Amino acid sequence: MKIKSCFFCMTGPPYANGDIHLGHSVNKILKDITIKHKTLQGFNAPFVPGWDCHGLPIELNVEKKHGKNSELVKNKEAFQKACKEYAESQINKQLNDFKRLGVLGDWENSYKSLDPKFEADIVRSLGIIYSEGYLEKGEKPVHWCQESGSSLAEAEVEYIDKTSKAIDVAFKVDHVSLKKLNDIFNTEDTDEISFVIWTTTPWTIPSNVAVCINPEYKYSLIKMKNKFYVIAFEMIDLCSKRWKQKFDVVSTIQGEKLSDIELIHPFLDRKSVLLHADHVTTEAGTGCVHTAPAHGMDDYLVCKKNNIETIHSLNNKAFFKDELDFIAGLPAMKADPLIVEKLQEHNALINIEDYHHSYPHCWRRKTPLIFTSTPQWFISMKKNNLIKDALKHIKSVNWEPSWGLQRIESMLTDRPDWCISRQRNWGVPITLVVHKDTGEIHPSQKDLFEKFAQTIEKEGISAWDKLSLKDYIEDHEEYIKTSDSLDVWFDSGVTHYAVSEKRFGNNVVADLYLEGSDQHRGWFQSSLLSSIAMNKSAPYKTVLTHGFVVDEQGRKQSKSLGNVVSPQKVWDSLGADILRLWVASTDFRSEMVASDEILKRTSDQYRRIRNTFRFILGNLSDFSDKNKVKFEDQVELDKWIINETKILQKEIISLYESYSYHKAIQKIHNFCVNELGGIYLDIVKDRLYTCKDESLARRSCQTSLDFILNVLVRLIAPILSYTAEEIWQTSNRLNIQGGSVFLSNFDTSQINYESNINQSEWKRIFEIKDAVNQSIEAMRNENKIKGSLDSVVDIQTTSNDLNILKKLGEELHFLFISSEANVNKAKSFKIKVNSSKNTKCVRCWHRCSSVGSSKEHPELCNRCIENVEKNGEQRSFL
RNA sequence: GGGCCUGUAGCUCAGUUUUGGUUAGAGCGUUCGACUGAUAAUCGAGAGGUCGGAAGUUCGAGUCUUCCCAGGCCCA
Repeated sequence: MKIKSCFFCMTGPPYANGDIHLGHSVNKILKDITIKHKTLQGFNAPFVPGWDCHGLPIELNVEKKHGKNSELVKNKEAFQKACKEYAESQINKQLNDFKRLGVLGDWENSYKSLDPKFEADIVRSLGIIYSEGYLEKGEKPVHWCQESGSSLAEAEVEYIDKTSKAIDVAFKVDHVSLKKLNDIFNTEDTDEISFVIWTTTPWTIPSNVAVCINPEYKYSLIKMKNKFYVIAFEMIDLCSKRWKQKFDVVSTIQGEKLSDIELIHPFLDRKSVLLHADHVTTEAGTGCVHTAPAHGMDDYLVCKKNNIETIHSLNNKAFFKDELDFIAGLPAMKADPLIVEKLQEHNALINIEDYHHSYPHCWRRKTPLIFTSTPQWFISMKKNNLIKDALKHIKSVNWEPSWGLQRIESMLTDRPDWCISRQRNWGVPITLVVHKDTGEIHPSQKDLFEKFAQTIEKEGISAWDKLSLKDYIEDHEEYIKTSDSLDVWFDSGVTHYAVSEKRFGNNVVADLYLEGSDQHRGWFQSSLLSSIAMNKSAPYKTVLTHGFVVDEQGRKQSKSLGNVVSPQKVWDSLGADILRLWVASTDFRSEMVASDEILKRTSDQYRRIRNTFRFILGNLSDFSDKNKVKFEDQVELDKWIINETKILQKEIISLYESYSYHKAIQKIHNFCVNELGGIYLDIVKDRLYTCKDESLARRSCQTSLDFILNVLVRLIAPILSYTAEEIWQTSNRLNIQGGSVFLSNFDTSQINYESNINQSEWKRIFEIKDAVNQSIEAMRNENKIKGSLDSVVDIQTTSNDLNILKKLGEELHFLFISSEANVNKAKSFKIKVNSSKNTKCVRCWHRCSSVGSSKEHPELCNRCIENVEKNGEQRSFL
């Protein structure tokens, strides 16, 4: 038995929430076409579907279902159980819909990130990444609800109008920098200059460590009440208005020049450095931005980039620390008035006013949130050169389309460390054991990952909260378990380990990852980074991306625009194969347009292909293997179409191979229309209907039809799966070969094409047929004839054409489907069509002078009498 | 606002890179006609395009350059 080589397409898990939409369908169908094509090519191409099951959206749905403040939501274990049940119900729904698309896969053994086995493998993956030294402790600002003492995700934040105190605060320039600044502004020596910042959160001033300016703006030195200040040139009018002050502009320079300058905190004994940042805008404020990395994402990122340490004024419950005596113990916002007072005392407050804005609030309690940094776990991009290795490895991956490389490259280049911590309940726990005082990770953490994994594999993720450290370590009293859960991107990111490697063996690298182009930031990246960290190699050989579904105006589909095409509706009304055909006939590399008209056109295209099969099947009803005619004995036209079909197959396989499905199906369709409908099937009807059943003329034709059927049914199978399988089951010519078209392979064996009419001669013959068609049409328009069989065709042409056409001899008229055809030598090409004077034979519909010459068959021509009464006519060419 | 991508007949797509070069092609739809032995089919013929817009390079631009417009994905 032939050992099949393997083609493995790893599938990204859809999120287990909601009905599948057209985008899901596109993705699954594209994968299915690929896999079926590979299967027909003889590969072992398994498909393991899977689902992404943890994460916030499911939590939110369960909370909504049971009530945000319900007992179930408060009890973590019960909540996790409810989330699991919810996810499973969603999976069942989606699974049925995916099957309805005609997708072949191991649906019984799909992977789910909520399976304890999978969850344990996620823990193991993190264990490997930790062992390889990529894990790092850090911190990051998050939305924090002071009342509940917990962090909130973006989706749990509600923006509500609020009135805050907006203050303008002066930050004095340090005396060392002062001289420099005077030089920069080219001014007389001044003894004091301040940068002015504007903020709506006075309570964050104690955490200030920097002031940011935008190097692309101009900055001005202004003089106000004999004091000097720096603000952005563009903000002068606004500030003047806000502060209700007139001031002089002393000097203006490009922001870029302002570097290596240190400021002094208005009331704390601390430096504040001047930084360049492009998040600084001129929408509001002064063009100089107060920067507290503990309380702003931009602030945090810019400080991280400049290696400036975060200073925390708040403790881990978000109350002010004791060292700030005047506000010690206060919750963040309560400190606002005291801080304003303090600023006034230090002559640092330039202005204060009420400011109305939309502000984040807790969606449960409707109270204002603060933004504050909390400890988090990261996968470091720099440590161990993870990002460098990733950038190196992506170069040897085949990106399709090719710009995918550039895209992921630029995204990787400026990506921050991967924050894998989430303060959530429905997710795989970060099973770290840290020292209760120092926060140091336990020395035997490497081994603990595997031990915890084994427990979770038996009992699920809830085990983490229940397990007691004394069962795992000796010095358990000194240590605590961390409570963060893992970013869900980590779950799906490690499918190369939890699925590929676990099911198909070590060192399996997927041949293909095929997802929407948004995954350059998502799954392609999370998979790449975790795989590099774990295996030092990329998890894929080829990455193929498809675009998003849009409406006929090119707009994205959205409920509010009302332009959503539902896949359920399409398969209910038109059938799943129409949906598959739409996917296949659209160039998926850019946006994919779906609309009623397009689906209608798709159905038209489908019907032509289906009717072609219907005709072929109908004419093979009395045909079996014993009737097959040897290739060398076949009528020339029948040899020609076999050759054409072979050529088509080769082209289509190559188009499938390069994922050019839209070109493949277009070519198949054109073949049905042109080569088959317009030429072969039309010409061959005469033989099929009028020659003797058992005659070589008819059997030769059926042999070709049988060949076409076998090739075409396989060529359409990856795309029109339902139709191909229906054809296979219906046709006795096919179902004797095996249980399903998907268990068959392409026949790529060569034929020895020998003929006395070569390909270029055939090409010329059909060009002449086109010309004759036009002449016949002209006669029709003059009402001289009706059908083509009413005509007599006379061709005058040069010797070259003459030699070709003469080869067809007496059979030439079958080419034109005319009653007679003659060809004569002349200096130029000319076609004359006349109306036949002869009587129509009722059997073959040709007009022939022999009709009426027989007494037994007064309505038949001689040819038909031969076919009815005698041995049957001989046909060699057409 | 930034990065990447897309824009050719009513619709789906060729043609654009390696190589700028006759009148920009195909199928569907549409119009007209034929057939009634693929018939909720099939055959034949016709109409339909300032190649998103503008400028430039060139003897010559759908193709190269710049800018603009519309839209998509990912960020801010």
